[in-house]
Parts: sequence; structure tokens; C-alpha cells
Amino acid sequence: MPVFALVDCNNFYASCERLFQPRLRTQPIIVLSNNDGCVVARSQEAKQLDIKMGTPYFKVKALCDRHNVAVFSSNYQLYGDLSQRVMETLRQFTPDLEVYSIDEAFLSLDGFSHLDVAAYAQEIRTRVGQWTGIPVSIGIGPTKTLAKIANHVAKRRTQTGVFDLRDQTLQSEILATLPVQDIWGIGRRWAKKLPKFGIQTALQLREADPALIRRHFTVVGERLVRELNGDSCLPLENLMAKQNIMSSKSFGSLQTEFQPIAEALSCYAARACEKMRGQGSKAQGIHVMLRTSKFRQDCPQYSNGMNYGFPAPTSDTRVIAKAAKHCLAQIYRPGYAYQKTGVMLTDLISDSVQQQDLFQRGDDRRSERLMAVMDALNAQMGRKALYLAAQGNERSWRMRCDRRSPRYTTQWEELPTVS
DNA sequence: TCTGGGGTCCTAGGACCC
DNA sequence: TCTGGGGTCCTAGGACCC
Repeated sequence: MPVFALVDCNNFYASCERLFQPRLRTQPIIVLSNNDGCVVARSQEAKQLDIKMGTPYFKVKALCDRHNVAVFSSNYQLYGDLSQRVMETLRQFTPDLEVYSIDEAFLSLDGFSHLDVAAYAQEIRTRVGQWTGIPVSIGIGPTKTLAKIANHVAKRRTQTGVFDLRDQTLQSEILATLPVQDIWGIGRRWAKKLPKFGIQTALQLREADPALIRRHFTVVGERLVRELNGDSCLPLENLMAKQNIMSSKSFGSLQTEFQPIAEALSCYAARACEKMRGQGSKAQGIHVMLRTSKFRQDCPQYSNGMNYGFPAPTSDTRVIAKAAKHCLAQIYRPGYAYQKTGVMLTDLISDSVQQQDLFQRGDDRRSERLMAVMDALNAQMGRKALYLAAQGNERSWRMRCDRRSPRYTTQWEELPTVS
């Protein structure tokens, strides 16, 4: 029988902030989304203050002031770097690992069943703590879905941070007390719909007729039922290159003019291209979107998008930024207060298997070399060392991030100092 | 004043082909 | 006048995840 372990960092962003500021060890911490919009991470103490995930910051600001909550803007360079360290540590324990998100990884422990798997998990947890300073919880189960549930239990009901859910009797006991909406894969819509079939707990879903579930909840629902029954349907996925890469952000303030929006879009395009080259892909098309704020019902609403296909796959920022601007010009309408624009690079293919186009080869090589130089310079000297004029200088549309901590581990100027 | 960003998978329906 | 059935591909939209 397969054995999956789900390793999940506890309150990841909050733990990252705490790592470099020990004085915050007992203070409640929250981390805000881009633009300092919503609460996206909370330390244990902040959770106890009943600050909910996803709440707009302005709604809890007074509460935070009252309880001396440390508030941070997102510091993705820091979180990304610490995430990599955690994942590298995990890789020492098994090569069969799927990095599922910035703070989670599935491990396959199939080959370790001769060992005491729970003790092994305990060892993993200890070493990640020692090497990175990030606390993690580990759930063990015969399927990914059950490992996920085991992790949920490990976080809430154990002192050790490890919970083994391979035993069937134990499964029935745990699933009976687990509300169906807490299962991985059950979102808001399905949580509302399932009780109409008499299903409120995970146990009831496990015992439901797979065919009935398939009829009303597609094959995705059926797979879930099987997974709850210990029938592993979701394999470990090897980290494949992304099929689409998106970059979009809200403006720091609403924008009405074409020029600043176009500059913002050029920046997002440049960022997306960097990511794409980082994974060795080229795009065959793009999708550009532009929209007003849905929260400002007092303003006229407008939302539009446009696709564009390239004659040949490309990863050249100049080409892509130009195409993005062209799309923007088609969908932009004066007279609206825009909140957000973005670009998605679509239909990515590996640049090594790309069909060679006889007529473009020379240009392609020049372009690739130029982009390589640009990426190298920006990596070495900071992201804004070299950029397109189209990206603009003023950046009046820039996001707010007034409370970002130093990028301790990725910027020389921001290294922590000991005095 | 202030409401995130980045992904994946699945289905239905239309266009088109033989 | 009568107008099949099966297959593929594409897109839009809806659901989910962190």
C-alpha cells in the first residue's frame, strides 16, 4: 500500500517573519497580501484573536492596534528563499517529493515501510526545525487526501506535530468528526450542495455511492470518495514546467489613463517573461486582462480580456511586452477607474523541443543572448538593473507595501546585523 | 481611504471533418 | 424534398487549490 506524508509549514509567512525577529516570538503576527489588502497569514496568537484568513486589513486594523499585533507586508523574496531551504532539507529524506505549494510538500514513503514511519516523520520534523528554523506538521496516510486530513489532525490535536492515519479504525473515527467542507478538494459550492445528498461528514462522503457522486460532482468528486476509502487515485506529480504563467496585480490606487496602465502591464510582462525563461519555456500566445474594481459599485464597471497568438513561440520580453500593449490598446476604454491589469503567457512549450523555424533562427539566437544577459544582470544587481523603457520610471501605479521586512537572505544590503 | 495573486482540472457546446 | 453518426479540437466557464 502506498504511504504518503504531507509536510506543511506552520503559519508559514508568520514563521518566516519571526525567524529574524526573535522579539516577536510571543507577539501575534499577521502578514498582508499584495497591496496590503487582505490578511493571508496569521501566527497562532493572531488566530486566537479571531482574525480570519482573507479578511481585508482595514476591517481588523483597530483590533490589531489594540492587541499590539505585528503587521507585515508580503515579503515574497524572503518566503521563497526559506521555502527552498525547507524543500532541500526534505529532499534529503526521500527523492520522491512533490512540492505542492510554497509551504507544503507531499513525500512518498513507500520504500520506508520496514521502518517506523511515524518515527521517521518525527525525525524529518526535527531536522527541518534545526536546519531552517521553520516549524512543520506532518500527516501520514495511504492516499494524498488522507495524508492531508492527517496533517489537519497533527496541527490541531497533537503535541508532536505528527499524525499517522493509516489505520482504518482510526480513519473511521477521525472522518466521523470531520465536517465535509474541511476535506481537501471540497470548496464552498460543493460544501453547500453535499448536505442535500445527506452528506455532512467526511465519513458520510466516504460511504457515498461513487456513481452518484460522479453524476453530481464530476470525476473529481468520485476520485475524492475513492481516496477517502484508501484507494490512491492522485499520484505524486513530478514538478513539471508550468503550462501558463500569469502576472497581474492591483494598482496602488485606481488608474484612469492609458500610459501608466501600459507601463504597469509592461512590468508584469517583463516579470512573467523572467519566470518563463527561468523554467526554460517559450510562449505561443498571451492573454491580457483589464478591469475596474468590483468593490466600487459606485463607479462604472468594465472588464475585458484579449488573446493574441505569436507567429512563432517566443520568450523575448520586447516582443511580448509589445504584444501586450497592443492588446491593452484594443480593450482600454477611457472614462473608467481601473483597478487591475495583467498578462498571462499561454501554451508554453519547452524551448528545447521547439520546432525550428528556418527564417527566424538568427534573430532568435540574438534575442536569447540578450535576454540571458538581462536576466543575469538583474539577478546579480537587483531586479531593476536593466528594463524596458516601456516599463516607465515613475511607477505611480505601484503597489503599496509599507510594512515589508528586510529581504534578509536575498539582498546584501538587507542582511541582518548583529551588534 | 483601504478588499491578493497565481495556478490546475473538468465539462459543455460549437465548429469542423469524414 | 429528404439531411447520420461519430470523432476531434477548441473555447468559455466553473469548480477547486494555496
